[in-house]
Amino acid sequence: MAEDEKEYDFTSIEKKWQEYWEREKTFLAEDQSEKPKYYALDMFPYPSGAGLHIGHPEGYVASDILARYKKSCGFNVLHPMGWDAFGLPAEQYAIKTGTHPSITTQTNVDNFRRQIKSIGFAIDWNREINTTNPGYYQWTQWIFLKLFQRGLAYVDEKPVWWCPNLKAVLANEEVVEGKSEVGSHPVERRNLRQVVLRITAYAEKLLEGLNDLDWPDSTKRQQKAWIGRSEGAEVQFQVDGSDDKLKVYTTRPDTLFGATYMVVAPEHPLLEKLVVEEKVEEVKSYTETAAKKSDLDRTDLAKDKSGVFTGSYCINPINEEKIPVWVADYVLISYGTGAIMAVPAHDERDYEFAEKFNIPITRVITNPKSDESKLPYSGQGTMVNSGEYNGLDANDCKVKIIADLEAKSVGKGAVNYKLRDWIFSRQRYWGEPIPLVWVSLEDFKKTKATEGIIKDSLPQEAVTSDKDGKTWYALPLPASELPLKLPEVENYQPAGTGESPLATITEWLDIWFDLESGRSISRDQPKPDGDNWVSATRETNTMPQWAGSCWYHLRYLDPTNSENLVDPQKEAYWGSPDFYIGGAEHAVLHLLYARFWHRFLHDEGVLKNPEPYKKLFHQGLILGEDGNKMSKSVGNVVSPDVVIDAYGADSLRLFEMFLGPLEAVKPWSEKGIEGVHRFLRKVHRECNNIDKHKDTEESNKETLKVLHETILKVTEAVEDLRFNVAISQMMILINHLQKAESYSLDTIKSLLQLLAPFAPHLAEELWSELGGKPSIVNHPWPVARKELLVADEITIVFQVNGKLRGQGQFPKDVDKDTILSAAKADLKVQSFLEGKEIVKEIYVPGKLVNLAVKG
RNA sequence: GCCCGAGUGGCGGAAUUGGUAGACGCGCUAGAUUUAGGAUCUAGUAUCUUACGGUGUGGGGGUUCGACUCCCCCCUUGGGCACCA
Repeated sequence: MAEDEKEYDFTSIEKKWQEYWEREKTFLAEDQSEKPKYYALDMFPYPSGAGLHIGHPEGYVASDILARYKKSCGFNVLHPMGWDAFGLPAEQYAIKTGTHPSITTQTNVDNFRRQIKSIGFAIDWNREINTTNPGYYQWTQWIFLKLFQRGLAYVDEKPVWWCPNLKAVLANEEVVEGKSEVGSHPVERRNLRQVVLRITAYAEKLLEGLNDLDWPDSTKRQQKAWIGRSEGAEVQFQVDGSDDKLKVYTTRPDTLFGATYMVVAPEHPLLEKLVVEEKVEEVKSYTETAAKKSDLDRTDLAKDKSGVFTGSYCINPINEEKIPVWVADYVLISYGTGAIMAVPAHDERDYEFAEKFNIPITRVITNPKSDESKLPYSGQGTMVNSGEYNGLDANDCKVKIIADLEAKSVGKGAVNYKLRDWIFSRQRYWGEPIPLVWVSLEDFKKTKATEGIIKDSLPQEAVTSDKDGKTWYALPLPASELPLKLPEVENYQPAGTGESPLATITEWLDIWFDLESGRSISRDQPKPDGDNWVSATRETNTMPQWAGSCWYHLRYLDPTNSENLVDPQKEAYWGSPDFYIGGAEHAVLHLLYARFWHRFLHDEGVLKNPEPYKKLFHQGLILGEDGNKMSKSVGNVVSPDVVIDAYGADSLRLFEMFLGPLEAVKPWSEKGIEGVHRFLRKVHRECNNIDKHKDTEESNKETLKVLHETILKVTEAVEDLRFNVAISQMMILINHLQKAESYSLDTIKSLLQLLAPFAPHLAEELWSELGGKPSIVNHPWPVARKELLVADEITIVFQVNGKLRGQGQFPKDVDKDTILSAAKADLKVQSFLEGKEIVKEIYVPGKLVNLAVKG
């Protein structure tokens, strides 16, 4: 290295500019502005104890590039950051060490913030949010109360993982291979009281809303499949010799004549009445076995059908035929009506079952094109063995049968969804308390008779729950009593009864509650005067981690508002994020739940927009250098801190984008980051090479062309999120400048502007060294002059039969005939034409000629 | 099993609507500079062939003057769903 050459001292450069941006408030977003807005949103992280890993910055860098680019383009940009900080790990750590989760969370947040700041993002830190702050979760609770008021929350027994040894409910991720993660104890499915949100009421809206979203197709498909809409019919079958009717759902009412048996799920309410006396024992043992099977077992045995004949028969409403009713666990109580008509000829599962148990198989549809003998056949075709419907097309038959069933009042067209209601409660400490209290029937009636905020906030239908042989009634807290804060506890262990640790804190749990105002005090205290004070018990469940992340994109718009979730004017200005980036693992849960809440708040008139995230992108996973997923146990984890120490934040940012397409899964490479680091050093060196800089306008035609090609390509690539291509193009430009004897100062300054979103610290430093006024993002983005990209001379390629045989230079306005004769005159081309006949001459203007020859 | 996505040099990857395959980076080879190393620079680098030329984008077929790109079948691989009636 030459003595006089300045070192690229990234450590001090990056520190300097991070301080500058903070001091000058460069990235503060204005709430009302004449400028158009641009809102770039990242899926906010869970601040784990492990700190940031190399995958986090990938998405953040992408959104940051857009944020900085848009700022240069004149937009009022919002790029915020926050913490999704409720969750299991902090609670587990608390159980182990007794450290309050808020302390653990604070430490982790501080570490995450430090790490994120060290990468130099254009974040407005004044808008930082944390889902565990009472000022935040107050509004999470507020939204819950709205849902409650509209009848979209209820309480029901739902199966959860229960570990008898730990006396605790376990989350799915705490169950590993059928054993508890902690201690490897056996676990079982057990029904426990849960608060449930009626997301199914929004199934249709959530499905339809997908059409308007600019999301990856695969994510839309996943949500669509998750909602699982199907159209068909509900048909009633009379139970033979009884007044009972068995209702089934089918998507193929056209195959009704082919129904040769029926199946009810083991949990079906009618089953007990259906079983004839001599079958009782057999059915009982079968349903008991089925109940013990976990979901996993049932899937493992997917191929092996089992079942028992109940001894009862039903009457097929279309042809009065008597068909047997079976019980089998391949029918699920949770879908449709929990009972099916089985058509073995046209359904694979029914076919398998019928084969195994020797049940007749009747074909009712033929396909003229396929093999008659091959069953089951689930396609379309012409009706046979179907009485008056014979000869009809199956699709027409479907419509006609539904109409006929409706006319006879034994069936109707119906729509079904796979989507289930959302279990919204956790038996945990570290989550938002659910702002409900439970009272007796008597006090509930009294509430309904007492004018006040509580009465006005009740749902039409009372939410009840049975406990200790008594029915309890849910009352909401009024908004004025929010936030309902988490109480301090001695011990973070679950209560042991399947309830959360909150159930053990009697001074918090047991309260006097004012039916009129919703105020409460602990039952430790004497009962206040007044008839409206009643004895009540708080809900002990807390909300799932999803709750806080369902609406956080709104809170960034107005993070400290204590009167409103978000000021309507601010919501109107910022609208929904223009860009949302995060991992594909959230394709259904978070992204569906957030859509549900957002749509609900829109229906309530709280929000202007129905959908939360109009444009969504998933960054691909970054693998370890060995091509495996990064994991502590494999030892291939790369820490951003280490990379920043060795190469600087700019190199880290640049390399994460240079690795490959943003959406692709791609391995990390130590050598690769050296490559982009070398590129930055080259830029640094060229900027310091002031002897090469000229104060005049760029006059070198070739340099002008490369520069404007670069401006054009980088701009297009940034808009299309093809950041790897943008970086390649900047490399081409710097390589060109390096070889040039001299170039205009403006040329290299333009390059710095293009580079600024990617490597902001270095760009700011060199920009100011070259006399530019900071910050570089406040200078308008360069505009490509396309007229410079048209060369005076063009190269035309000569092909014979599509193979490259030569080329020639021509003036840009050359005509076809000149090129054709030049091509034919080319010696090499001639050698391939010899003795052959030209059958076709193709000319692609500006590109090539192709001579098709024969013989 | 079903539904998507992806297969291009030694490696990561380029190649808007079908039109010069391998940009850019890594690695490697040789050279320059240097006491040496590092750093930097120059040249080369798909493959077979001494050359002419041939072959090449997972495999096989097809459409076309022309296919990484479009169509059909298959293989590999990543992801999602999983008895949904």
